[in-house]
Amino acid sequence: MNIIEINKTPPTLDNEMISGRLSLTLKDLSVAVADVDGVVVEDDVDVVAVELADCVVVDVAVVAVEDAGTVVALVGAVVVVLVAVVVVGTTVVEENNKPEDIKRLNDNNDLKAEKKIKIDEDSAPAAKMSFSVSSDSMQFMTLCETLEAIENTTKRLVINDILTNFFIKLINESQKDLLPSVYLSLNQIAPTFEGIELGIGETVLVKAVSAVTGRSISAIRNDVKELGDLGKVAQSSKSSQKMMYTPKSLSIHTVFKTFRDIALITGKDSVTKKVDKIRSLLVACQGCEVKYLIRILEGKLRIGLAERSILTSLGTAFIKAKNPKASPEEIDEGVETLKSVFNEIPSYDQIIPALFDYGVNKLSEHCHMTPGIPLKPMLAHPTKSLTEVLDRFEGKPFTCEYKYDGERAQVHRLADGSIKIFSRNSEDMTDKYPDIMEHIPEIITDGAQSFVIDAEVVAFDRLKNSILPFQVLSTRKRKDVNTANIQVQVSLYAFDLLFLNGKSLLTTTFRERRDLLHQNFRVVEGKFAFAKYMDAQTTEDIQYFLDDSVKENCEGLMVKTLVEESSYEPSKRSRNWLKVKKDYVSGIGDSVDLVVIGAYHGKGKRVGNYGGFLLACYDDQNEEYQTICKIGTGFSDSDLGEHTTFLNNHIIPGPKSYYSYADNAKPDVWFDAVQVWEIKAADLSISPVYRAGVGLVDSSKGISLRFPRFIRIRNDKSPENATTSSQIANLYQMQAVINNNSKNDDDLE
DNA sequence: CGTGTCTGCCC
DNA sequence: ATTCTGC
DNA sequence: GCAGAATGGGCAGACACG
Repeated sequence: MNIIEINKTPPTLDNEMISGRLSLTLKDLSVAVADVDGVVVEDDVDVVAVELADCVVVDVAVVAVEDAGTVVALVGAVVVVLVAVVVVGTTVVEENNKPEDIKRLNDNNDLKAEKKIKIDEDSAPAAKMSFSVSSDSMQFMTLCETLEAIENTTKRLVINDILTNFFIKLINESQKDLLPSVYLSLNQIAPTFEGIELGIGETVLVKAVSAVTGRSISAIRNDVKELGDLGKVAQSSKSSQKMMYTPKSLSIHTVFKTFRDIALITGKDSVTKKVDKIRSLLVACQGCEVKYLIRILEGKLRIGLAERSILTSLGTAFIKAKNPKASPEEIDEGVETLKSVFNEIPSYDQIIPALFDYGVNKLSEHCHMTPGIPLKPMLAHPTKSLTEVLDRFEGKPFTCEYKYDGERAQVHRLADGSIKIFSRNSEDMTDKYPDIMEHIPEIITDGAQSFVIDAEVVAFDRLKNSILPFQVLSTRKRKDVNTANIQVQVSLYAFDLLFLNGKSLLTTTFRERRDLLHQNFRVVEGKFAFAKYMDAQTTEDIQYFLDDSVKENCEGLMVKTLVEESSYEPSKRSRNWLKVKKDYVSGIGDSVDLVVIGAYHGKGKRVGNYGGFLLACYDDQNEEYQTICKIGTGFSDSDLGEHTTFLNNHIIPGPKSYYSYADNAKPDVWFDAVQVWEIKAADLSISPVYRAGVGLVDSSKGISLRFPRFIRIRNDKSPENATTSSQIANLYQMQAVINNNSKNDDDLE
């Protein structure tokens, strides 16, 4: 038996483990396979086959080989180790997998029970590659095993323990891997405000998985429908291949660095280049690494772990690493410190080095709110009624503000006078709003130097002096915006002041912050205003104010305490504000009755059920069903199961002739029009893809719903009695009329 | 160079 | 964005 | 009630493709 042994400078991914690449023709590969066959395979293996697509680009590692002359002969002095393309026997994954195949893969990911597979890591000499792995960076597998352990529980305390132990291990053994590990666990590669993006989505990942496994894109797509997770699909596809040798294990550092490299790739052929990078990682992945690599790239780990848990574990780990006997109180305090610091500076790039240097307890001395770095914005809790609001705020003094329908903006002015503007999710929007930057000198009074204000950017019609809908704002350019040529003008509606002249105001009361805001800024029509507010107490007053807010094109109200628990500290209670949306008051707040005509296979926790549905209204003029929106929220888990069971009895092979839909908005499965659902939505919009009321409001575009959610089944209604296209068109026009009326009101006042 | 698809990010 | 669910 | 994970419409920007 020949044993391929890799020795001497084993290729490492750190210096590009994939050290070269050869284009091999099909013929070359047959030769290679034949030769490999001779080397590795004995009588216990049926076939060695190669999955290939016409000409295959083979990732190669340059190695030295003992006693493998035939292989050496193949390409002369350079020996090709076929990593990804050589698969064994009947495990070659066929195109157009039969369901049984999928089931088999599902039932037994590693295929050890598969009778015909004789080569595995225990029995195949070639798989026992013995090169020493000496790397400074911790193995990616260690991270993946941690993620796997977390995925196997739903208990948050257990999750916290597992992650804490992993972080402690890193702190003790491999400090430089902590930051990359935190990023990988979060599916991030940099702080959001740095604007570095992978530019990788499901489509590209499917391509990469296809390239590595040799399976067709449609086969992979079909498996995703069944397994509900591309990571799982990739893992089961890949585990059915047996590699000629075990590739050098991936390090956390390598994976993270490759991700950053991917993010930097732009321009022509960038997608291909990105796929290549992902492929080289996938080739080196083993076991569950495949699943998590894919999921991290997808941005959905789906293991019950996100930012808050990571912060908890990170804080706990640093405290325990220093003092293993720390009391629960000490740990709690440290975790609170870390969370609060993180909310002021949401940048692990800054916090993790500071944790190493100063520890948790002194962290806030070194990391604190800084103009130029976005802080996490306060969010609001949705409430269903004004009584609910009064219940929550009881006797505390509170205030109501208009909730403007625009884009959240945190406007920073640094000590040097420069301006930065951040989005709700801490993206840097400075380049999108050069006009706001120019307005700053006009809107500040003499006292304001450095500051951070919290505000809403709203599209504004300067001729009519009125607010424009969100859909108008969304058409605004985002890059290379030139002040001289702005199509969508905006006005800023400020509602909070978080920092002023070198001083943080986070812990002061809202009443004080609001006073300071009004003292230091001034209204300039069409450019800057304060969010309209009323310090009301009675339900009646609030009801009137809510009605007014809607008449003036707002979404409803924000309700905030003025004194007690009114500090701006998202860490303590991330949703200490309340919002009351107009849905409960007017407009489309009443719901709409729509027909289910299609569905989409669920992913993640919805696997096995439909995860979303395609809805239509009824056009009684043309006697057809016109698509209006998809729906994916509002149903309980049991609702979903019942919908799936019921609708599976009404599947049709293709759309009815009387279904009107766009080609790029087709469901996975079509249904007969048999059931009507009550759907609630916030607004109606002109849609590029949906067909409801086409020709009634816009000659070529239909109407859709904003924020649709399922309310209940309407068994009392037949599909022909669903909401009609003309009713939808009327609702749209009423919405527009309300807007116009409010403008007139303003003009009259 | 125009159109379609994909992605990320607003809500 | 909205909504549901285990802890 | 938190934290997480399902899912919605629709836009600009970046590429791919013909």
